[in-house]
Amino acid sequence: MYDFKKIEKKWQEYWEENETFKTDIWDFSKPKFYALDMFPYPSGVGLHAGHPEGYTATDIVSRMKKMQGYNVLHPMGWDAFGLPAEQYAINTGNHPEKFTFENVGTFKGQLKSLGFSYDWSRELSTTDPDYYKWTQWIFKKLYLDGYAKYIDMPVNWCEELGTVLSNDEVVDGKSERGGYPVIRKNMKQWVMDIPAYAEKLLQNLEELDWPESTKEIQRNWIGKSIGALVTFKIEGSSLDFTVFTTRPDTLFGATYCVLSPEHKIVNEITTEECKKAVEEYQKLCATKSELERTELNKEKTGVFTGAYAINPVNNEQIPIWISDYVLATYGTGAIMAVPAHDERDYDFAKKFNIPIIQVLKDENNDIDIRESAMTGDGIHINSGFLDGLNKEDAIKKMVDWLEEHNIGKKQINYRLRDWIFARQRYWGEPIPIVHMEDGTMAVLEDSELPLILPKMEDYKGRNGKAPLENAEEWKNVVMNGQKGIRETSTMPGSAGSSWYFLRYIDPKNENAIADPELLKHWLPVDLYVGGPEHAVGHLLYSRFWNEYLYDKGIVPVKEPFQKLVHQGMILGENGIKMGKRYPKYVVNPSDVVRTHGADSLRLFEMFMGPLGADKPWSQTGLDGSKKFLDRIYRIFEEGKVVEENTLELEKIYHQTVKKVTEDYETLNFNTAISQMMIFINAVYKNEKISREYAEGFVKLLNPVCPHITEEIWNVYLGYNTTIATSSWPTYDEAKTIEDSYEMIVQVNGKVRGKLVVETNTSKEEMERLALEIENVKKNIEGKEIVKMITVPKKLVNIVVK
RNA sequence: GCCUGUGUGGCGAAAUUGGUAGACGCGCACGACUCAAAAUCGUGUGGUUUAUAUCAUGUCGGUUCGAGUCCGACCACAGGCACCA
Repeated sequence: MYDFKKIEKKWQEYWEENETFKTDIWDFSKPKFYALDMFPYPSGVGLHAGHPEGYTATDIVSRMKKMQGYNVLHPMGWDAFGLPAEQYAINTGNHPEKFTFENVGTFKGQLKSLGFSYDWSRELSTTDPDYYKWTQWIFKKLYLDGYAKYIDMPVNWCEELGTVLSNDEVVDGKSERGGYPVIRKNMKQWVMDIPAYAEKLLQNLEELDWPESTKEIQRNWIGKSIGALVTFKIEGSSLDFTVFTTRPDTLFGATYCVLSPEHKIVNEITTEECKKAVEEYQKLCATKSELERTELNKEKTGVFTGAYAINPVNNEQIPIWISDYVLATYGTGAIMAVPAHDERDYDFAKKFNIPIIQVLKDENNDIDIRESAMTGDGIHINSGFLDGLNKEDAIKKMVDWLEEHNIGKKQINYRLRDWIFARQRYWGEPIPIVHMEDGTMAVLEDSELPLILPKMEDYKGRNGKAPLENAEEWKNVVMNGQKGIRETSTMPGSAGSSWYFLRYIDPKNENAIADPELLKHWLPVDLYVGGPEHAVGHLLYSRFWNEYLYDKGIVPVKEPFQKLVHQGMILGENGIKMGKRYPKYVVNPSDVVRTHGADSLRLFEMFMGPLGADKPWSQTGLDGSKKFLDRIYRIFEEGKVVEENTLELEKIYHQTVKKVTEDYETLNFNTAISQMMIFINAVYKNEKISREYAEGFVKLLNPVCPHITEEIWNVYLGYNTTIATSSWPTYDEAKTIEDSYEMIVQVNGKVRGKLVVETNTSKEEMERLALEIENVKKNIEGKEIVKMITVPKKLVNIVVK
């Protein structure tokens, strides 16, 4: 009987004792393969059903590659700093450190019970000072190069969490974790100048073997737009302001300008009569949260400043308004409004009765400018020197004209914002900066790293102050005879995860991130598997850091993750995302390991459907996977394996080796497994199997179900070394080809007959045989044969009239 | 609103460059074994129809000898962005 409990325990102990999966990192004699999982943050609830899915996928490839003779690096670690852990600790009255330590233990135990071939000697945690020493070291380099900046800026402030949040941590105006309200607020902040890398991050996407959808999300997030800056003078004043526009060609149609309410110049230009209204409007906008702003986005609001700008192309005076539909943080915080050719400007102009001047003619006459704006291409009218030109040519000509007259110039803008790099929280890497008494900042020496996070019993901040403010002894320092105070905010959760893939290569190195020679050999990551939810957070930040380290000559590759694959979500049996809403549909992997075994769980999760798709759980489907393993075990238990070679299963065996090998390579695990099922069905029909084929099959199954296959390899096939280091089975292409096939005969594309013929049957012979079939004769009777289409090894189609 | 992606039996899903739609599994039905049940091993299983035939891959149209696959329009669902000038 297949006793999975006993078998799984036995082989997990064996792998651990024999260090079966320990990577000899300096062995460069074999080709390398670096398979990486997105490391989990060890929450209090343990693994969920989705974790084993992605982890099994990389494990299958890793195990196959190892058997194919690759030197495989397949590590695991813990993304253990950050808000979720700290918040959970607060909610449960725990200390984050203790909590994290316990959870790592739980996670590790669970992962081991699933039989993943990780090299546990390379385990790392972002909370380990030996690790975050290097996170701080990278920060320091970025600081010295001007990419880490301390600036005054509007931020997403979450009162409940008592910290600022980055844009990707805010969803619909609420915090991603906990769903607490988030407001805008001006604060001194640490930020990373990721926009400086916008162009490189955008360009390099092209070369990556990533899902198109994820690349598209990153492209949109970076949000490149090409346009122009145009400077407007203010009537009766020496002041001016600059706008950014992607449509400089429509300048003749600009009938007003809009400044964001926060724009510096607003107070200077506002006339006495308008002052009161403007100030009230500014106040209103300042107190609006992000959520309120988006909710109000249907109806345009705004007030007139009383001032007029001069349109540089025709010297027309146009009114200057302020409105929150113009964002202070994008472009120049000011726009020229062309209501005829922009939806938003159109709505605004309609509401406030501002003139609308059409400057492009719609060639199809589909659009009536009295009804809606025309945003497409057309031929310029009412546009002076641009008349008769289309959009593209007019833009070019206008930019030339602006540059010639020193009024404007070509400009590229990115939507990508600074990466807010500090949290007013306890559970994170301390920022290695000291604010000196004289107002300057000092960064710690390398020898002073790591700057250890002080142990604090009371790690909750008070009155919106960072918790480390209360660590008096820790924060007050003397440097070079001068008093200073340490930076008390900590790094965000995404800091440690932005470079962990580098550290796995050399996790205990005390002198560098990792040995340069090792980095050169092992990078890039060959296969990276993780959830699609990290598309613009982790996956963009780590590309940025890697690109920066590449520029500094520390990392040898521009892009860290050559091939990226997302696993889908495992839904509840009800087809809905597993979670608190429907607790009875939540599947706990540890329960499944107990009732069905790790091999059954791994097999089932890989068989459910394509890796990337969301798939509902099925209890009976899981039972079915277990039955398949029972069925395999019985072949050996019941002595169906014969020593002598037989040809009976030759074809199907070679087909199976081919299909499974190719499908593992392309991550189509579901079809690989179905092919193995077909093979096992054939074995049952044949009632026996030769040792050669049995061994080959067990090897094919091993990456998916490592425990049962080790057991069979050892007990029934008599080997006393692990199957994990055996060599991958090969196939003979010639032996996969069937010697006969079912030829299809169609009349006018409809199937009218089937006939089994030899594979090498000639075209002529196929046609002759086709015409002899009774049902075919019946269907072409009395009709003229126009032509015959014959596809060798497939079909004959007779076209009749 | 814009950008991606997905729509195939009762269910999860297969299907090389366009070439037998539904592999494999679940479920269901029947048979063998059993006193019986479970387990196991077989057989069958898209709809209508007695076979023949015919209809069927979200909807409508097109290209083709032939369309799940290619083209056009639309619908539904999921994800992303959302006043980004």
